[in-house]
Amino acid sequence: SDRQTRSEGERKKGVSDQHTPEQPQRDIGELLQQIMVITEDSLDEAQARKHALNCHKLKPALFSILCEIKDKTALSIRGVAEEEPPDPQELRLDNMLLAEGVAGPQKSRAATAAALAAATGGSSSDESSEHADYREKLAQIRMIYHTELDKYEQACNEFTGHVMNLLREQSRTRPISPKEIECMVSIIHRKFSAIQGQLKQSTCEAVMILRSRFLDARRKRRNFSKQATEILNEYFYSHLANPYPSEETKEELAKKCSITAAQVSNWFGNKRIRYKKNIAKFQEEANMYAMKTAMDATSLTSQASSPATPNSGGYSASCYTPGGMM
DNA sequence: TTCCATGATTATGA
DNA sequence: TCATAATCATGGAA
Repeated sequence: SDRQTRSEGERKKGVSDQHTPEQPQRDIGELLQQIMVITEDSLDEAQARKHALNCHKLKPALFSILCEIKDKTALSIRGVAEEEPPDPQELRLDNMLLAEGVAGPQKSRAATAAALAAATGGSSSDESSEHADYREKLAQIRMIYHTELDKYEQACNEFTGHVMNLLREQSRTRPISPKEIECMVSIIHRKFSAIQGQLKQSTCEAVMILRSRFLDARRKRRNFSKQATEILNEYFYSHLANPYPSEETKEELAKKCSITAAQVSNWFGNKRIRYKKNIAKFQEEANMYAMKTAMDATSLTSQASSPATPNSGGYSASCYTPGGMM
């Protein structure tokens, strides 16, 4: 009611002083002053004042002036909604988050384990506990990522809503086209997606750190079983002339030893170089396996008069003379 | 704790 | 791409 009387008074004053040349300027000044202090008012007061402003007789004039100013200063939309091509860096982050199972649908335990096994080349049996640890940490990262993402999304929607309301409201007192509102919305979305980009970046970093820690853990060496070493040594010393098992043989040996083919390759690589470096040291071992294989062969021939295994090309420890070491 | 054995990784070359 | 050589890092016996 106070405001009503005030605005009525103002109206009366405006009518009575209509002929004074300075009056319109003073009125506009007051009007602007009122706009400036609007934020200091309570919501109700602001609503009432807004109403008063909307009903003010000078409002249409002010509106057209603002339109004119806008036209003259060419404050129209600059570069609106020019669809930027997707940032390759962001695409990479997205792909990585998807591959790691952080973004997108939740990966099953088996899928995560399989992905890890593929990455490490290790068997899954004795690493299941480490996998569980990895999965747990990954799930934590996933949870934080989604919580933060939701938070940003919500904040973005809220903020966009506020701005749209504000602009719609303001469009009654100053010229704002719907396109401009749209433009503002897209600016806000861009800003928020930049923040989300940072979130993706830091999530990727967290995953990389987790992964590298896990991969480091695989350096925790476990000696092969005695039986496995025996099988590998048997093959090595019975093929000293050419201790290079084919891929097929590696697979076969890997199966027998319950290790991977890559581990078989490692083993043979290490064995060849170490044997070559110090043949004398391995002589005893070589003799032992030669004897063992010979005994196996004789027992086989006496049993079924069949030759040795297809793989055994005869054991001649003296035949392997790599690099002219002997 | 030290030292050697051993599985894994990396750099290099053919 | 594979083999070699050097090296790393850990296991385990002494």
